[in-house]
Amino acid sequence: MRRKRVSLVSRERPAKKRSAAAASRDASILKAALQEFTHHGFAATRMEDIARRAGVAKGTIYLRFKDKEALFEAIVRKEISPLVMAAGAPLQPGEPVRTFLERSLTPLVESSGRARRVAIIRLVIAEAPRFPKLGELYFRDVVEPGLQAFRRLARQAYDNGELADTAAIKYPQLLLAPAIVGLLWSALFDRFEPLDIPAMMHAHFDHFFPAKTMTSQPDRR
Amino acid sequence: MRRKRVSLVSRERPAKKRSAAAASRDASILKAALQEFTHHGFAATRMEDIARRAGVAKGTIYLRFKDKEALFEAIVRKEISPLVMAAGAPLQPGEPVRTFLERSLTPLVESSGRARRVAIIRLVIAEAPRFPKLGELYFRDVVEPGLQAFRRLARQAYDNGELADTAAIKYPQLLLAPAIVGLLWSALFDRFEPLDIPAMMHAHFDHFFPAKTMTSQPDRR
Amino acid sequence: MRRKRVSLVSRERPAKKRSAAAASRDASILKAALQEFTHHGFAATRMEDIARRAGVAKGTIYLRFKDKEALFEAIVRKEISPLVMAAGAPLQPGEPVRTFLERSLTPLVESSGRARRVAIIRLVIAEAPRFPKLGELYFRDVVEPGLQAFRRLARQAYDNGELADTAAIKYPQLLLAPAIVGLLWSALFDRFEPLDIPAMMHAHFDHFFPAKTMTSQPDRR
Amino acid sequence: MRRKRVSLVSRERPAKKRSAAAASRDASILKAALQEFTHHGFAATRMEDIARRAGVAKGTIYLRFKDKEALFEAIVRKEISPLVMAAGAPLQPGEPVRTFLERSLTPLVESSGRARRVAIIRLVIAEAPRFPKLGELYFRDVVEPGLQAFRRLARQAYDNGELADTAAIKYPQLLLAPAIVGLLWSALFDRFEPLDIPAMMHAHFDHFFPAKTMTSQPDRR
DNA sequence: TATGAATGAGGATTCATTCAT
DNA sequence: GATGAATGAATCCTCATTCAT
Repeated sequence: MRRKRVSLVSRERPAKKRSAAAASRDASILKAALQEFTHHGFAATRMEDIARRAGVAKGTIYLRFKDKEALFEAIVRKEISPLVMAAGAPLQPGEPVRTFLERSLTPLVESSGRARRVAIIRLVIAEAPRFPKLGELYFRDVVEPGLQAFRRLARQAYDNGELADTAAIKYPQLLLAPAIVGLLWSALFDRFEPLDIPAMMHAHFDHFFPAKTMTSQPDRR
Repeated sequence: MRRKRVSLVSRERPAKKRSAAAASRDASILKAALQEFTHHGFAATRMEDIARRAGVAKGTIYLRFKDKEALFEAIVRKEISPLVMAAGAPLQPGEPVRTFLERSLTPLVESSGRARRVAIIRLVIAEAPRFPKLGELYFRDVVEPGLQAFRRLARQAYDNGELADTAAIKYPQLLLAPAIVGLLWSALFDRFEPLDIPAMMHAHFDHFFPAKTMTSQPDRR
Repeated sequence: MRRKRVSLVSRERPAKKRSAAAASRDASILKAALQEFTHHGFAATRMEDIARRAGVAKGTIYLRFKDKEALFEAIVRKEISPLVMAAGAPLQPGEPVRTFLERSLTPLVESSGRARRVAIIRLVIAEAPRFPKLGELYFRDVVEPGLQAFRRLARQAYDNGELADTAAIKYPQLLLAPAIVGLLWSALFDRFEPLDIPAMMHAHFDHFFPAKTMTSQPDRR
Repeated sequence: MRRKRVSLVSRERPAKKRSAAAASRDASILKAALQEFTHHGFAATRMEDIARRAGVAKGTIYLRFKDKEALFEAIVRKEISPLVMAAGAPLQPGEPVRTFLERSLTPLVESSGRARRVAIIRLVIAEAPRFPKLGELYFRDVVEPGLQAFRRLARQAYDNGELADTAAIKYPQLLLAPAIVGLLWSALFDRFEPLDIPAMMHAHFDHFFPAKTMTSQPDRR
């Protein structure tokens, strides 16, 4: 009964030594942990539940992660990378900033990885004060670079006339605020009243970015 | 952390005739509990710490609240009321909606009760999935009424020409998004980079509310 | 089923507030712990076994002692005191030192508290290297004072002619060695070959203390 | 610490034909195990630490020894043999018993193997009650033969006039007591107060062996 | 009513032992 | 044979809850 759940996996690539099986094991632990932490929060999550969900024994987790906290941090780190990369994605040549924003933000709030994204955000909001490291990590690796990226975009938009003022340069958070609120809404209140996040964001940008049809952009100096 | 995850069904003990002393005791328990729950979250908060902070014995808490969950629910209920009332405050006759919004939202994000407000919001974000009743309660008593109030305001603003489109009627969340993001920012990242929330909200409204006639907004520079 | 085993005790002296019951509880915990530690050593002793033997719940032990180590140290401290006092007991006026030695050492190796005494000695021998504090404590509170006491006795015996040389002043350990070896023997090998410790000590002292009947004690200067 | 307390019944695996490499591997495992058991005692010693110290994998130990207990027993057996042999060394023709005693006991308490010797003694004292077989083994293979050897010596000494009484015949333990106490002292208290064991033993024998005739002990100064 | 000592179920972590490679 | 990743029973310690005083 020992190897039962593992046997499907442990043969996968004998060529790559342990690494293939080990990586897959790591991944399933991290995935299971994310789910459990998301459902129950850090303190109320039981290592045993993570292990069961990952299909490994309790002790196995401790082979990879020093303790519950290290596992928690590893999850956040892992989920963070894609965000950072998304934020730094390059503007297509000739593409309006607004188009780029909608194009790159929409996937963040759409189905596929949305739940996972909200999960991380909720975890950070919930646990950051208890784990200062976590807040620091998230700020340094996600928030700060993201903010800079959006500020850069705002500056471009201002320079090419898409934006009429410097608000988004001073407060890049404004560009994202509806997306964030939308994500949180979806996690908390969708069952009571669903929200069309992309549509809301679109409306938001309508206020931000004055209509292009006007030939004259009069008062810029 | 201990007792399995259970749904938020328990109620505060029915109050009969409480002396003033008893009421004050209740208040200090609730205050202490709010602080502890805020710092540590539901699961990681210890009843003993609440008791010590409230200056009562552990057993005393159980005279008033059936268990930890009942206490948690009582706190949320108590903190929710002021929010509801704020959201429903009346528009001064002749006052522009934008002015009203800034006048009524600014205090929410300013020092005095800000920390407490964020605390509750963070608690809801963190614990709602574990306590479905909590999410429901918060939606029914805070979010839904608040949303309706803002939608009403948006309609008035649209009717009287302050707003050029119906975005805020369809998505009243847009009016609040910067305030919410600002509050969360202040709790998580102020130590790394402070944020002037009222100024950000002001900039946000600048996009929402097109300047009507120049003459009618005399003093903006 | 809760209070069952306790009820016999918890009424004892309502006059003395908690102290009587609490002291008795402390005592039974310490007694149980000594027995368990003695049988199994520090590492192999289970807190649950101590609790069961003491007739209390696991958690109760932690109300009095920070952790297993603190409990262990408390035991040693408690058992140490009588030894120290015994070592410092006064010489009766006119009593020969040898008589005093046999009179005061014999009870240490005789039935009543012998097992307990060996238990402590064995624990110290076994665990001291792992708990430097323990060795220090035992040396400072038991060994060093005891050594001084025996050295003082040896000096008296030398001064009044009972001892012919200064060996016991330089090495007071010699006076005790047979008692210690006897105690250890009794714990380890009595079941194979019993040993009459007092008789052995008597023989030992016969070599130490030259017969008194000789009128001349020739060569002392 | 893990597996319940069990009696010391398991045997070392029957050796068939072992290569030199295998024998050396065995030796390094036993050596490493002795060190670890000595430092931490049986229960607190980790198989992994033994393996690391021996430079083999955890699983390798189990190829040679059924389990932790078998390994423990093998160590004791291995360390016991030299002691037995030492005890049985022959008296030089014409050599006084006292001379022989000091000559053969001194190396036991002197530097080279002292630490290892004390280690074994401490282990026996600490673990014998938990491993009755260990006590039996040690008594049968070390204590009992040693005792007989010393008794034989004592009888010789009595017969040839070196000893004036039969105490050492009845209690051969007396001959060894200072050596044993000295060894234990060195392990526990040397850091507080060093002890010259050979000198102490010498003083001890001075009481045991009355100077016969001055002329017959020419060379003592 | 208030207290806080006592309870004991619960959960994090360790480590002897196994077994697929 | 040798390895070391995986297992899961065992054990320390915590803390929500109870109840005698």
